[in-house]
Amino acid sequence: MRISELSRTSGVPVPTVKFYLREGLLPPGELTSPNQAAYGEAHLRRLRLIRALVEIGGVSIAAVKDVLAALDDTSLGVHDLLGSVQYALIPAQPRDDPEWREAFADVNAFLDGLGWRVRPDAPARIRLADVLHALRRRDGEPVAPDAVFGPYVQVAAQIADAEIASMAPPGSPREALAEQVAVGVATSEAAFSALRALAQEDASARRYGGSTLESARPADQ
Amino acid sequence: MRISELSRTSGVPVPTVKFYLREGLLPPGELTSPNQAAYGEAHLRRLRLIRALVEIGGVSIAAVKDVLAALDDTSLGVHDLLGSVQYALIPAQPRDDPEWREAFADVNAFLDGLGWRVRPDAPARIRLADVLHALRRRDGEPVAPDAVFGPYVQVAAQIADAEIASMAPPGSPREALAEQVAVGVATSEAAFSALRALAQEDASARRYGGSTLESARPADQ
DNA sequence: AATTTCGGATAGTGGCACTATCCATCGCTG
DNA sequence: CAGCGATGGATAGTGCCACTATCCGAAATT
Repeated sequence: MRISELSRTSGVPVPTVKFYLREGLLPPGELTSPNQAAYGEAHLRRLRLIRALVEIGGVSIAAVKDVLAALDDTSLGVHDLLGSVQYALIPAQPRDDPEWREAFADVNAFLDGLGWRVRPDAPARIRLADVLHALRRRDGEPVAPDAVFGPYVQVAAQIADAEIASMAPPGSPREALAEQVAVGVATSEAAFSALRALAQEDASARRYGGSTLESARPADQ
Repeated sequence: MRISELSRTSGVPVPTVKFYLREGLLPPGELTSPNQAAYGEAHLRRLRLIRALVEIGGVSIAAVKDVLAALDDTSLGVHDLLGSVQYALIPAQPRDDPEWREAFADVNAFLDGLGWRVRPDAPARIRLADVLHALRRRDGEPVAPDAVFGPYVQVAAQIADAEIASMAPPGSPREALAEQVAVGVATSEAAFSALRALAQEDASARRYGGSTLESARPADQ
């Protein structure tokens, strides 16, 4: 298959495919002549994976590159692969602010208390510190991590367990697992977050009595 | 307080404060002379709110403007306010692709079955359709909404109920509620998503036996 | 033979969130 | 009350990102 067919089948414009080739997200096609190349099923699958990560997961091109590198690195176990996808999905960088450092320390202490096996450099720690820091700036001062995060811990663990359990068992062939993990992490995040928003809207409608506007419910048959 | 103090207290650079003033995210300070203005506590609070939405929620400046407009519109009830924050947090636009439309229709049917009171134009519906569409492109064809989203419904509802219940009761003064809702929606999303990632990492470590790399756990005391 | 398409390279675009520079006051300091 | 840094307001520029457009000479198709 040539580039135009690859483009047509995947729905990605030709210039964008070329861009991905340049960036190394897609391996080059097999050259049949100095200026003619053939692409296969593998290219198509990878292209779809890239789009899923970018469109569903909101992953940056640079981060997609990291994920793909992890995918291709057969020395990585499934656990590391999952980590690399997560880290790509959660861009975060620590700050210098002393107040932030305190929030970060509190978050880490809180997580230690949970006994979870989580890398010390997990970006999600940083995100939690951001949240705690922001809340503290607003509400005078106290705000313990436990008060903010506590209610979520059980539920998060429950969901995460179910998600991991739904993946192929440890012995499965790596190829089958790898992409499933990459797509799974990105999509489950998006799916749950959207469902949660909808459930919140429903709960809010029940508690606060729905919209006060006519125009806000234009076609609510 | 003048602009430099506003900047120092909030940690936002002066040029950025000026930018927000230009964009109408911050109301102008009270002019004490043709080129001298005074800012108050309200400006500081609003500035912090803007930063929380931008940094924690990842909301765009344009969307922040919408949220602030909803906040200032006293004719809006709490429910509508919550909606406007959510809609700002979830940028989404429908597509033309017929396959996508089918996924969208399936999502809507699925949601109808749940009986949730959700606006027909809720962007979260679009996000769900994106997810379903992406999954269908990957896995041959079937993929029912119920299979993908079903496991999350109960949990999402449970979390959302708890979050809404933790907010001030319907009769509370609007001012107190408004910002709480805006910040709450943005931060709880970030917090839960980060916790879920960590729980996933922990579950994956337990199931897949942790990292296969030395370097992946450099300081895992 | 004529037209289309190709791969590859280089350069350009549009959006976004700031950031820098100017300039004529302002107002506190010495 | 002179000097000097800060202020408000306006205009323009920056850096990043994810593409997108154009060009070219060489296939491939018609």
